[in-house]
Amino acid sequence: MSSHPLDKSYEPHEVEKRWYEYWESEKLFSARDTSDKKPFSIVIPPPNVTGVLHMGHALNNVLQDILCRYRRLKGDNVLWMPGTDHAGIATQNVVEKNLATQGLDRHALGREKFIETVWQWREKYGGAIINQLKRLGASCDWNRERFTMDEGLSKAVRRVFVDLYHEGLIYRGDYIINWCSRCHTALADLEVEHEDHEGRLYHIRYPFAGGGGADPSAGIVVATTRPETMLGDTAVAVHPEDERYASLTATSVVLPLMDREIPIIRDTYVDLSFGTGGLKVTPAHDPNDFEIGRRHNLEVIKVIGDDGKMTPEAGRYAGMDRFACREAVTRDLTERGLLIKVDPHPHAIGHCYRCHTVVEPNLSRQWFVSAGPLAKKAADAVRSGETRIVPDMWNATYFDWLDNIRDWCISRQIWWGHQIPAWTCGGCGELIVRTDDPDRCPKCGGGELVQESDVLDTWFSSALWPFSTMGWPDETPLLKTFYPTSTLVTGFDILFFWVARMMMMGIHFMKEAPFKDVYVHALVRDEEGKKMSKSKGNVINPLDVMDKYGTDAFRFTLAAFAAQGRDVKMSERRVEGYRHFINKLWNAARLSLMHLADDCPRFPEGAAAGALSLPDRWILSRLRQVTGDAASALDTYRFNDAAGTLYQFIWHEFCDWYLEAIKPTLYGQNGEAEKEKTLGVLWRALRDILVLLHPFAPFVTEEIWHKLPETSGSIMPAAFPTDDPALAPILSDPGAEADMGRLMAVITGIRNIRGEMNIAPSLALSATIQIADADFRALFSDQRDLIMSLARLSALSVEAPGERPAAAATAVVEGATIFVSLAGIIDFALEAERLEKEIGKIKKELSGVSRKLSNEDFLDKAPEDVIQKSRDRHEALSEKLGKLDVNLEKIRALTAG
RNA sequence: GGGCGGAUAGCUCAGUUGGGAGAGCAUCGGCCUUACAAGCCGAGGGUCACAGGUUCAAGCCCUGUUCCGCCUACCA
Repeated sequence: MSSHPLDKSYEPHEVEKRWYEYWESEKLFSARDTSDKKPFSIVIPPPNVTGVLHMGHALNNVLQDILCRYRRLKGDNVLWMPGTDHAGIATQNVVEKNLATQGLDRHALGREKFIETVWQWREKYGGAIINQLKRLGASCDWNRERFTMDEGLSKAVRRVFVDLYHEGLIYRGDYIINWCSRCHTALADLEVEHEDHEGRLYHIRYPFAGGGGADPSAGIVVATTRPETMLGDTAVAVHPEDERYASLTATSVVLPLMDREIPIIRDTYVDLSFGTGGLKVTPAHDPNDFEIGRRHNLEVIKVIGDDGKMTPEAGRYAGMDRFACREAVTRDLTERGLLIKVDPHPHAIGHCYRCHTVVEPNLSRQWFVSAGPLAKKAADAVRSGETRIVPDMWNATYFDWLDNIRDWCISRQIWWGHQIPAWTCGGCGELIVRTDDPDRCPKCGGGELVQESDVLDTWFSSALWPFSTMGWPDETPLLKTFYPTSTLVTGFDILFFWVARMMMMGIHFMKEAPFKDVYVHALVRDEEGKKMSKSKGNVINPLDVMDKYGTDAFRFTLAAFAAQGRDVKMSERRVEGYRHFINKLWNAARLSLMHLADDCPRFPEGAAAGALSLPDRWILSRLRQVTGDAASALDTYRFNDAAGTLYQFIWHEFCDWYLEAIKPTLYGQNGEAEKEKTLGVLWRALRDILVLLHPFAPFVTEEIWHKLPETSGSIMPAAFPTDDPALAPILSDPGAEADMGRLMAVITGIRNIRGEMNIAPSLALSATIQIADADFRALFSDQRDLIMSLARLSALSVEAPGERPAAAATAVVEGATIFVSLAGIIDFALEAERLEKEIGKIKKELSGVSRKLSNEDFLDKAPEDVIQKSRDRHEALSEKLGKLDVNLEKIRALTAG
């Protein structure tokens, strides 16, 4: 027996730092550009460069890391492509806020200087999240780290923009877009968050033009939630079939407050059932009104400016804040008796997803991607199975969005981002779109070219991520090896923002969908299932959790709770539970390593399976089963199943039964030859356990791996248990599993008596097992030492049914009657009660089975094996009941006597 | 408005072709048994949201209802 090579408890911090540095310096995360090995690739969802690690990142990246580490163990050439996203609006906001503390703004700096400042900021703080990912254990190929503003990626962005433009899939035009007056930019529809709000519906009378103007009861009443927009109304619409207006002779009304005459038009868009059937039309500030305006050639008057204040077109309201103007307009209408009523009106209001300002639909000249044709192919790729979404309940959501997609507004009026590669000629007005900066106008030869000042939506560049990071538009070996990628792991919150758009761009430019599988995981919530947010104060910082419980425990917790389609509810108590598990593993290794010498035997070398002890054969068989279960769970993204299987096996089979069962052998009680064989199996079981657990708990497994004899180097490239011929097959052994099952049942039966009779473990008991079946009798006889040791017996007799031992508590298990002698200890009343309770349970079960077996339909229609199973069960229960009844009679007789 | 998900032990949740209701934590009882008290041994606890239906058989399949959560939407 060697000295203790392991400390009494696992201390993660030093271990984690040491091994992460080791993995990096040994280049164990590096992918090969070309290789004979099977490729496996994942591109990381690039975190915002402004970001700090939160629970969502932690879950997302731990799952990716589990897959990557698993595939490496399986021998694949693994590429996990890391990087960050320049997050245009978010980053610009952060840097601007920073400038504001110095009393500066970006306009004071100018565009060039401002961009320089952002780059400096990125140099200084952009690495934070990368380092945090490393603390998680993320095994990304860091030498390939990319940034969406890198030169290479910028080149890809330009190329895509120019190609799409020339294919007619990108265009510029004047449309209603979502405008954030705080960020001072247009937003895509997706970037608007709708929130239900208890608003008001204002009913306003627009008097008829001409004579009717003086009569306050004449006119058309319209309803609106945004009365200030009326200043820009250029028509009032009614439905052509609306009977209320069938006899209407007036052709125009006077727009109140502006005293402008506007036409009454008829359009089928108007909903007959809503309000009075009169609709005010504001083409500059509502997408539907814009369409109506086009149909009827209406004037377009923009009354709300890009700064959120009323424009000169708003007359005397010019310069007012839009919300102040709403109040003013309401007041003025009331004074004139034109505000008929104000009803409460719950409706959704759009907010900017970056700063939460109320978004204004506004007319603006912007660039758009014509999404329809791209979206169709993206949907088809999933319909055809080229790309599989897991779990597939997300298919419907994905299709719904793509099938109803609208054009994508991609221009942003900010400075941080990819400036649009379009130039306007000052001489002839020609629009030039090309990848290289032009110096002359190709049409008129003029040199006065002004580049479009807008930048592209950040998601435009991240849509290219799966191929731009691999060197596209160049045809690199990396692309050839790893595109399309194997799996994308992502949260459902960016299914549209990112996944769908990568599908669109990937298919268009690479002719193949970028992923074979898309695994969509849930959100991490707090203990009560609420979304974590700073304002709620329920945020759990992953870094704190790792500090407190260790990274492995944290990772295991995430994996164990990552059931498909269900949110992960995180609480520190759960992590604490899994820290116990990590410590359990540590101590199992500690015990093992006390006995495994440097030159220890290694199963399967030098030991024939047939000669092994029952516990050895059993644990090997279970190991084989568990290896298969864990692998198939990971192959199908059932992370929680894989984690649960390993947890259950390691703790409750390997530790609770196997290690306890082999202790006598390890201490030499069964001779040197037995010990050698068992050491070999123990070595193998521990080795395989470490490998199986490594994707989930990389640090502790690496640490133990290096203490385990007969291993070399890192565990990372170790062979997965089933994959190395040199490790030879571990065979499934149903006989050993069945026999061990019987032994465990008998031992539990004895322990049960001990527990329920409140007998201290230190008091060794004497027991008798009576069983008619000769094979079982032989089994229990052969394993007498094992039973005695695990049930803490001082004597055990195995015999055919016969004389009943006196003063004994009894249990009936596996057809055997167990008598635990309790001479001088037994409380007959307690024992009778115990047996009665047991009998009650059996009777209840038995009556259920009996009812089934007396049902003729069941016997008639159920499959034979199911019927047989019920019959067997009925027989076993009846037999058990009979024996228990006899025992109870005896006890009662003794009590009476 | 449309769509999706959930409702199973006190709590958090598993339950993959329909065939004896499970785990972890918590609770209770007994243990410092020389790997681990971050532990060991044992116990109690559930009309599987509600109502119907299909079936010999339903937590699981179908219909409806209620209550949560989320996504999506140009109805003023």
